[in-house]
Amino acid sequence: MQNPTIRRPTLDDVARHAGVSTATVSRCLSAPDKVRPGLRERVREAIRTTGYRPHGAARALASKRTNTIGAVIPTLDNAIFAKVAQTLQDELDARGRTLLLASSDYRPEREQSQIENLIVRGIDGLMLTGEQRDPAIYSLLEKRGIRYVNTYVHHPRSRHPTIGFDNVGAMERVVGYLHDLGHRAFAMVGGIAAGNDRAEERIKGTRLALERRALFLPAERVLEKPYGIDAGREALRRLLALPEPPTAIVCGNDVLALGVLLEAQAMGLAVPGALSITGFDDLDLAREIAPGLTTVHAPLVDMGRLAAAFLTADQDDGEAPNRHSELPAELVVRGSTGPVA
Amino acid sequence: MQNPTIRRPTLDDVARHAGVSTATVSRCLSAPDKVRPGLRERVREAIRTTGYRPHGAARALASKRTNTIGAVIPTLDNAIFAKVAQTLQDELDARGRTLLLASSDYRPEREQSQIENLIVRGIDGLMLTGEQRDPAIYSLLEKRGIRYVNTYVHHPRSRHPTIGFDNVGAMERVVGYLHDLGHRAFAMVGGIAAGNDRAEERIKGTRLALERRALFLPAERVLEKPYGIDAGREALRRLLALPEPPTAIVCGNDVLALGVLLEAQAMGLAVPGALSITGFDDLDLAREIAPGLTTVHAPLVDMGRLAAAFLTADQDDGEAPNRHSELPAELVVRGSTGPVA
DNA sequence: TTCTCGTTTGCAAGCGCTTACATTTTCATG
DNA sequence: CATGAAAATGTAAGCGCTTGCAAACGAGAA
Repeated sequence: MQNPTIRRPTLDDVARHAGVSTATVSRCLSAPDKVRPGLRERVREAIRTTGYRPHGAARALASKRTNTIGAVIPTLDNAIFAKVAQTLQDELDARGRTLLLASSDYRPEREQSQIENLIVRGIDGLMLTGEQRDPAIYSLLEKRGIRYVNTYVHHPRSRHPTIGFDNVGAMERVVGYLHDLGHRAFAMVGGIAAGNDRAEERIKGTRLALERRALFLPAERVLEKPYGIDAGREALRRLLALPEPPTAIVCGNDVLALGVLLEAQAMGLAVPGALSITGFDDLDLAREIAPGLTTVHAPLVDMGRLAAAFLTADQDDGEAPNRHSELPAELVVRGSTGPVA
Repeated sequence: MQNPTIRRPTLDDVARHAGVSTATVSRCLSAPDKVRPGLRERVREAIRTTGYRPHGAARALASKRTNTIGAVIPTLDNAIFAKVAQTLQDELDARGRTLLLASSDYRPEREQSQIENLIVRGIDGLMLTGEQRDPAIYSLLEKRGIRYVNTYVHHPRSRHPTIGFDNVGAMERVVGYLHDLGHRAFAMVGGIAAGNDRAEERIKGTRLALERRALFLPAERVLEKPYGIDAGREALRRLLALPEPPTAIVCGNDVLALGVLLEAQAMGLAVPGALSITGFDDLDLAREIAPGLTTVHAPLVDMGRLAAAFLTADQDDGEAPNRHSELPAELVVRGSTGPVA
């Protein structure tokens, strides 16, 4: 793609212009206080007149640092990952690092190849989504000495660092709240659990919370659906066809919940009069829709911030950062839930 | 971040293991058909046993190609950019390229620094959003021989390549449709036009289309709002306070339109009975909400696909791709618009 | 003035790979 | 079996930068 006849100015050109060695120019760029002010200015001037820009690959090769942090998320086409990616990028930017972003489309083998790709490309640290993956990946990262962190989960006893929240505990709060309102007929509409430990934990958490209250969630009352409003709509139709339809539907994310809500409204079913609905994530829309969606607030911005801090922390200066950070995932009660009829 | 005591296996290690020269190993990786099958297998085996992974920076330095394409979008925190980024990434991936994504937060000076950053990092091509920017950026890209393309716009006579749609023409269709329904009292709620030529073109297009029909859009009937549902809600309140409230509100994007719609519903204003609303982009939600949102479909997936093809097209083999691709941006009529009362 | 020591600058050896060119091998053909 | 061209492989020169080390310099102390 690059036209080979075009020669970019190099350090040598700048050095010649300023009448110094390349070492001095290099130091002007990466450690300006090691160069006498007068000389420094002369070099700066030469850089300006030649239009010099450093060559990242050469720099990385010589210094063994890329100043690049990788991240693999399931997809950008989902607000919660996009938001974290955006935050991560802003934070890394402020620290002079670049984010190299990849997506796995929720496919484990694709995640693996994307991680390998990032390693080949050169990264100093890596943010991953969830914890469940081939142990070979973890050992490769360790062998390379690449710091990594698993996000969207909190597993305090895991040997892998995590920054996130307790998915199981959050569902306990959701179910507790609905149970207190008198609900006994529950159903769950979750994301596809295979290869997605967050979705799995939310389903498990719901099930556990119900069992703790002597309620049982049979298989036909747990639907795993792909991410999408239409999937939520279809889920509601299936659940209403059951012999004993639920009075409360717990969803694994806000988009599915929104689908359930819109379909309920389209069918003329009163929410929360005849049906209570909860989501997870707390998208902007959850607050704006009528009725407002009761949901669990996912601390996306804080997660991005902490991940950036963790992955860029200099192990020489200061303490090593916490290996496990738990962020609160609080229940936000709005209008889509109410006492059982 | 990388632990310096860890030595990664290099080409040399593989070569020694296989009893060949580094050149042969290199060829096995980038042009396997130039190596005899027997040897090739031996080298593959050596790669496997040593756990060798190529070193991207060294490769880039020696070959003068990075196989990386850059993209600068305003923000990931907006479905339309996230969707294009996702498509671009998938397409590039299929072509063995990596996407290096950056965001400008809608700030021109930040866009410029992000572009410089990408150039330093090494890219073979660059996708940009819109066309309006400092000419110095374009000349830098040309000087470096980096192919680039402006998206979300279609400017057939521009000297810069564009892949996108005609924002002005789309608004002509929106206004024409509403005018045919009998509307004469219009208002526009657009994005912030400063530094955003797409938002600007949509406002201009609306204004032109109205003037063509002998209608005039005074300043107090054009609101520029940041991206957000709440901004749309507030806009509606402002417009309803006017002496002669609009019967049709044209919005610059679906999120603002959704805010207008939700606020209208909250105020008990019938849509489309008392007020018609249109959006732009055609998010999933536009189809699912009740009433469905009349909007302009933005061809995001095709734009991502074409951009990937344009930026990776090999100028040696085959034709140079079109410098200007126009994609259709069609009006999608749904329930949020109707004849004037 | 001379000597010391800390600071500033230059020298030059790589970092790990690709690739032009030289050399060797292979193999169809005479 | 010799021959030559084509195919396969090796040699080694960089790609543009960083950085350890040596050299030069400067400022105070003796």
